[in-house]
Amino acid sequence: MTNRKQQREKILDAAFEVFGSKGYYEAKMIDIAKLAGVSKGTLYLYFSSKESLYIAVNNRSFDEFLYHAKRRTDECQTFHEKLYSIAKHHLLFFYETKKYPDSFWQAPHQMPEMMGRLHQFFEDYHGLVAKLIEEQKIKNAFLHSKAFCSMLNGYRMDIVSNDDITEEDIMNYAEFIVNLYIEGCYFES
Amino acid sequence: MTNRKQQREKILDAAFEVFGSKGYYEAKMIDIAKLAGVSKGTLYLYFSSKESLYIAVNNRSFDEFLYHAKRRTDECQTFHEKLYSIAKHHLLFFYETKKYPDSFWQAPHQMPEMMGRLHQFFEDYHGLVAKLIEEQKIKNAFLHSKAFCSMLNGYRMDIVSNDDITEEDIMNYAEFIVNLYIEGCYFES
Amino acid sequence: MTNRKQQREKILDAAFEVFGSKGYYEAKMIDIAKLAGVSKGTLYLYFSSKESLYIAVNNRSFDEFLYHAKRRTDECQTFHEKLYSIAKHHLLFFYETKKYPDSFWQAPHQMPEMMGRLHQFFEDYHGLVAKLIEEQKIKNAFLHSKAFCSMLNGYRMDIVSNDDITEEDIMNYAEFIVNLYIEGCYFES
Amino acid sequence: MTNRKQQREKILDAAFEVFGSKGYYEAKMIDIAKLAGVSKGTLYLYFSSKESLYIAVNNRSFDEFLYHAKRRTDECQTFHEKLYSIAKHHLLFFYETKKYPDSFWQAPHQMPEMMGRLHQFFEDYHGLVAKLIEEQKIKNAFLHSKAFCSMLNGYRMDIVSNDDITEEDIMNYAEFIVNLYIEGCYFES
DNA sequence: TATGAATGAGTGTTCATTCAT
DNA sequence: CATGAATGAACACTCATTCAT
Repeated sequence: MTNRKQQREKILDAAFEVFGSKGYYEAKMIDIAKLAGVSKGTLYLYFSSKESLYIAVNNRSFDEFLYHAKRRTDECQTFHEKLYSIAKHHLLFFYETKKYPDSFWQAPHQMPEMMGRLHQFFEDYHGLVAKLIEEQKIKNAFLHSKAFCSMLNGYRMDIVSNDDITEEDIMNYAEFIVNLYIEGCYFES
Repeated sequence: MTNRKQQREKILDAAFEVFGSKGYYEAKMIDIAKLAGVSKGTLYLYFSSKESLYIAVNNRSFDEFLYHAKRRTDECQTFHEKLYSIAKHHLLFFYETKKYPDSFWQAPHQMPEMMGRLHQFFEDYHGLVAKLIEEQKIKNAFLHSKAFCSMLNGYRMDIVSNDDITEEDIMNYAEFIVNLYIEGCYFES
Repeated sequence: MTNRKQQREKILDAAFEVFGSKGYYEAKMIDIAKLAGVSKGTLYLYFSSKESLYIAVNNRSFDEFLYHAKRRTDECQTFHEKLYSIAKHHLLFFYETKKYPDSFWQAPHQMPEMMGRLHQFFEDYHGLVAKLIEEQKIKNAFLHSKAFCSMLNGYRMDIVSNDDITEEDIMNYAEFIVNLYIEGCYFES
Repeated sequence: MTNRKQQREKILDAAFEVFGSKGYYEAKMIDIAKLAGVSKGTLYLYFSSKESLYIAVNNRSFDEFLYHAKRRTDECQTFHEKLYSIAKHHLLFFYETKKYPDSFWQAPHQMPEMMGRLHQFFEDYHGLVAKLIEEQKIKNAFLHSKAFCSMLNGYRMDIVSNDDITEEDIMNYAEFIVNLYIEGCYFES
């Protein structure tokens, strides 16, 4: 029944919000239930434990993130454009989820399954970017990819904590990072 | 009494290990006490709460990190050397604390004081690096600084989870990132 | 409709197995439903609660047990034969239900109705045996009856937990107890 | 410190009462704590779980029961006297703990450690009685022992549920069972 | 009649913190 | 100063029961 799917999504949405804004440990199952408009027991009809719900939430986000990242780069032509689309997508994700600063990209180290999944996500994401870089005949594409993505990550704290940042600022950031990556630190001189 | 100072340090050392390896929430006060060789009650003679102990641990690490970062760059002459010293120091810190993967650089968002202190640390650290960059007449030095430091952060997961990485690999990473930052992605071609 | 009767029996059979092997508290309604091949809701169409299902299961077992006990003694002639048929029947019941070691003969004291029913069962059973004893002009037949039946009960744990026991061993046990009861402890000398 | 021992005993006493009157599953840790005059948390300073508390309670009872059973038979001379002392002790135990009808002699089958301990208790108890019987050159002393003890068990329900029973009745019961065991069913004729 | 999704009261257990010694 | 026994609030999870379909 499609209803079951909908219910599951409703719970995942609520869990995304609560986990995202409070972090795993401060998030309470009862809060997720209330936000989803269901009872505590219902949560356990769809997910076997708090941990597995957390993992499911993250998995969904990972998949979505990668799906859109890929789709958008595919629509671009030049190397610069492709990197720019990655950067925009990455930073906009932070921007759009700024209310949920604890949403993934980090995981309790005591949760092996989650850590594994997180690694895999980064592997996939970096692999995606590495492919673009390889096409430029650049060596060590994976190292490059990590460096590039990490620069993007570095702006998360700004985006999350600075209320004045606009979508336009995000675009400028993205442009800046792409240029810096391609041309090196003297590019604006 | 210097004894009091020593006791405090012993507790901070233990707390660093336990918080660092388990994360804030999985770390138990009793474990810290045991590792420090004192009783649970004693912890509260030196720190008013788990949270304040956590903050103290991080503060000490921040200060130490910044102190050494500054000292080492001061010993260097060229821009390249200075950046390299930052990179080495940063990555070696990850390398030397790989047993404590949860040690700071991230904080529970529900802990405002800690978040503030974390912001300040990054501000200070980025400021330090920004000064080096500014000396090169590069504009937006703070943005550059964030980008540079973020690239370094990006290798943390590798360093922490890959047991085969040697100190030599760390040096190569550092060299790589400095070159990438200065010359841009085509630097090896 | 006979179908309703059949369904009820199917549920009672399943409940006998589950209550018998797990005990009242560890038995779950969902397990009973699954084993009976019906839904959880259906259970409540036939029995108003877990407790009443439990009582129904026990009642059925009590009735069956007494019915056969009576039938078999009626077929015997001598006192010895009659006691032997009781003993065999009693021990064989333990033997045949050894997979369900929690099946009744004991009840949660917090379940007054069940306790009452259990008392009644013992009253009936002891009454049955007491009648045989009275025919021998033995005084205090009810006391005798309790003593005799209790000896049989005492072998339950052996029968349930010892996998090597055969049906032949059961017969020997029965014979032993009858002799002991009739002749006293020196009967084999 | 002796205080720790006292506290432990206080908790065991409370647990004996609560487990004994409600049974394992209906007994609540909070009730035990209240009766012991401590907090719920304190229970866990002395026993790691509800189950281990339950086992500890039973172990204490087993040990005490066996200790006194042995001591009393040792004081007797003749076979009849020894059996009588066993019977009195056994039935008086039921009489004195009639307020705690769920107190041991039975255990949740889902609790392997407890079941094992229960088996061992019976082994020990039957062994004790078997030794007395063996001294009479009676064969299969262990079988006899089980039969004898089981007869005693059989009066538990009467003792527990019949408020009119006096200590004198208990003595008569004991005498009756010993005679029945030694002389067989026709002993009063 | 039959289903099974939904409920929510109930409980064992943990652990930061306190305080009498 | 130092201890560690005691506290009790807090929370994940279970499961008998209900009821809309």
